[in-house]
Amino acid sequence: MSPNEDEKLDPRVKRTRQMIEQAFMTLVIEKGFQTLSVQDITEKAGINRATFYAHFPDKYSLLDHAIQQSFKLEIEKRMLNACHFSNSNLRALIITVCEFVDGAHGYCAKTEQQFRSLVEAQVRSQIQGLISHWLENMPSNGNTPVSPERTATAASWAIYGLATEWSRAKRMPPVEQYADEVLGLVAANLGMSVELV
Amino acid sequence: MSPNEDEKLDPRVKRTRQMIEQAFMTLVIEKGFQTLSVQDITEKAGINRATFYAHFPDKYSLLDHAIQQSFKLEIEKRMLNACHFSNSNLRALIITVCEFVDGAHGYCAKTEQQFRSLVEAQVRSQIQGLISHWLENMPSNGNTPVSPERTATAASWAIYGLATEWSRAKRMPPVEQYADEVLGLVAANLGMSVELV
DNA sequence: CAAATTCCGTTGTTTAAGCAACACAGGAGC
DNA sequence: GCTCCTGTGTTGCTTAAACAACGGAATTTG
Repeated sequence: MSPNEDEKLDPRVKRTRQMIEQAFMTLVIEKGFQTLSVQDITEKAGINRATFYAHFPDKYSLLDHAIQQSFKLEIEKRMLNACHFSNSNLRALIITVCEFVDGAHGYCAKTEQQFRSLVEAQVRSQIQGLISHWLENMPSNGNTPVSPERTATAASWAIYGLATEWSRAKRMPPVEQYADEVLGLVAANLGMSVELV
Repeated sequence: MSPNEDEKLDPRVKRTRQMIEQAFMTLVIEKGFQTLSVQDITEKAGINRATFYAHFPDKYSLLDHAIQQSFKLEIEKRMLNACHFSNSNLRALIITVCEFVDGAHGYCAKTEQQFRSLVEAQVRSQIQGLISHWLENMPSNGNTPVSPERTATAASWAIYGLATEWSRAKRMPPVEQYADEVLGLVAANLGMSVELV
């Protein structure tokens, strides 16, 4: 359905991007994001510094891209992008976000606010897109008191917020249980525009 | 001392060669050498077929190069290239050759005669070079009835032949013991031009 | 046998990556 | 203050890799 982003692109650019991303991931874990220089990345990746700037405006943009990619990968791995709406898919989405946010916060020092807000922006945007997609493909969405866009906005913020809280609470209770507990909340949110299944 | 072959070469060619070699190694193990096409290699390596020919005339040349590299690596790993002659170094060399030849023969089907003769040529050439190097750096080599070159030739053939026999005999006796048993033979060979230590 | 594939080795052209140099913006330390 | 140093973006030019296409050799297939 999508243009299959990595279809047939010049092998050189595919390689270069991969090497940059790979080096970046490794280095962020090793020494954190703030203290990281573009030189460090290109050196580790074995490419020229000028080449980096041909692909990304700066290291912040790279971070943004990396977060986007890895969350997208997580979603695809759990096949949530290919499904329609259902309570079990919503539950799976909540679990995914919880685990991803928690993992991301594990990577960065507490001080790295830039890191956290980029994660938030990217992840929320993708949740919103996903839920919008679900809502569009609903059988009956004529009698909606609230537009699907706003519903998706509210739900995405809610899910992200709940995931953050779960992470701050040291992952208690276990994800599955937590997801069950909050599922009603979010479903109710979505219930503004669709009938629950 | 040597010009340090991989010093600072264009990163692109270093990468390309690595990818070719890597893909080649994998594929030779997977499906043998004869049935392997240049297309297979470039496809696996993720490079263009024309690029392959910018680096190697054909797949035979690549095989030659691969054997050369991996044997050289083995020699360097055991630091035999940096040493002078001694009985223990000669013993280590014999063991190295035995293990390498046996490993190489394990890779290829018995029918792949081309493979075996390239291994033989490359390995023998390097043994000969190494022994020549050892002989040159001997204290007294004035009273030699035979030239160092010929001595090295004979010794290299002898060592390679002994290694082949050991491999054919299913690696019996254990390498170390076998090396001890034949050490005298080869040392005597070298004794034509130098005093034994 | 003839037609069809498949792989080979090579070519001309386009594009991405390498490289060296630049001006500039913060610190660090004297 | 000042210089020294390190990192940042950006530039023109060079070089390696991608790509598409070719004719020809060798093999397969009908």
